[in-house]
Amino acid sequence: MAELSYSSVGWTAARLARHVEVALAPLDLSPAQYRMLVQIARGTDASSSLAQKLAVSAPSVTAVVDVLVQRGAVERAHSAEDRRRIALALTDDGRSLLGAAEEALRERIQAIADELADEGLVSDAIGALSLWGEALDRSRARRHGERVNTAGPPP
Amino acid sequence: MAELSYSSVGWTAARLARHVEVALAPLDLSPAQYRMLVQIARGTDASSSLAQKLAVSAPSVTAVVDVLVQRGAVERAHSAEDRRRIALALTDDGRSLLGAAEEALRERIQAIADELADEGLVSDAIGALSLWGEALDRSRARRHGERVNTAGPPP
DNA sequence: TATTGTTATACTCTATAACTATA
DNA sequence: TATAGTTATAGAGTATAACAATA
Repeated sequence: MAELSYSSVGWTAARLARHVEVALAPLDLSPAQYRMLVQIARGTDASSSLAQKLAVSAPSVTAVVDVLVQRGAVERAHSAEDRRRIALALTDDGRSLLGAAEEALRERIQAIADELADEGLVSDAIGALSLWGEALDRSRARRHGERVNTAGPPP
Repeated sequence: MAELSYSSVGWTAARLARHVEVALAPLDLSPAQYRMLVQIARGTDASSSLAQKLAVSAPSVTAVVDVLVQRGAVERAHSAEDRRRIALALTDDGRSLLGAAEEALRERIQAIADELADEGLVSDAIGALSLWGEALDRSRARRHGERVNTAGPPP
């Protein structure tokens, strides 16, 4: 007999997390590097705010960016106005690496969803990820005191 | 204006992965340790099959179990029949640690979902995780040639 | 003084390759 | 020989504490 289907929300999230690692591994990319690429691609300012957005320490940002710079995916440049700040930008290689990562993740996640019984459930599952994306955006906005685009101004 | 809402499925999954790490950190537990506890709690046989189920190498299993044993959460015992095999079991401390981990994850994930606009969407999001749990079960079953409990025998 | 980012250090997870013990 | 598990080794991510450079 197969195992009893045990599925706490935590277990499901933790399993998905491992699938992310495995999907990115062939690109020689860690989840931390992938998240960093995404944030830099979004034009995020500088190291300090990256640490906050990625929920990691400042030295972690340095370490992850170091590897990406060494690989030629990211470039550092001292800001002219405030020489303490270091602007980060993707190189062309970085952009194509990010594109490959997105595709690898999309494929793996789609393949998992495709195991569901019918196409309706598959769309439900994929659609729910957008819902989670929105929830994550709002959660981050609350933590950082930012504003969410779909919400009106606070009272 | 807030950032454009960018939400590839990969990005969403990778962000959730980081939330799992952060939720477990106060318990001094890594996602890898959590996944191992869950598998051992389910009575999984031995090291080799754990590696397959967790999609990691055999030495990784050794390393993760080492830490859990040192912490008193897991016990190793040589099998009597085949002395190469090592049976793994949770201690009482391990069980309560796992319980605390489940609760920490549940709380964090629920808090994220609660950011959604209305209760209907919140239930949708939480419900969808069960769907993903099922998809993950089926996906694993296919990879390992096992049988899924809801499916009949193959033709 | 305060802020930005890095260096120093230590620990865990990961993998591959080589090894030991058992079958 | 083959299998189960560990040891050896190396690289990456993480954190805290201490430091450098700039404001």
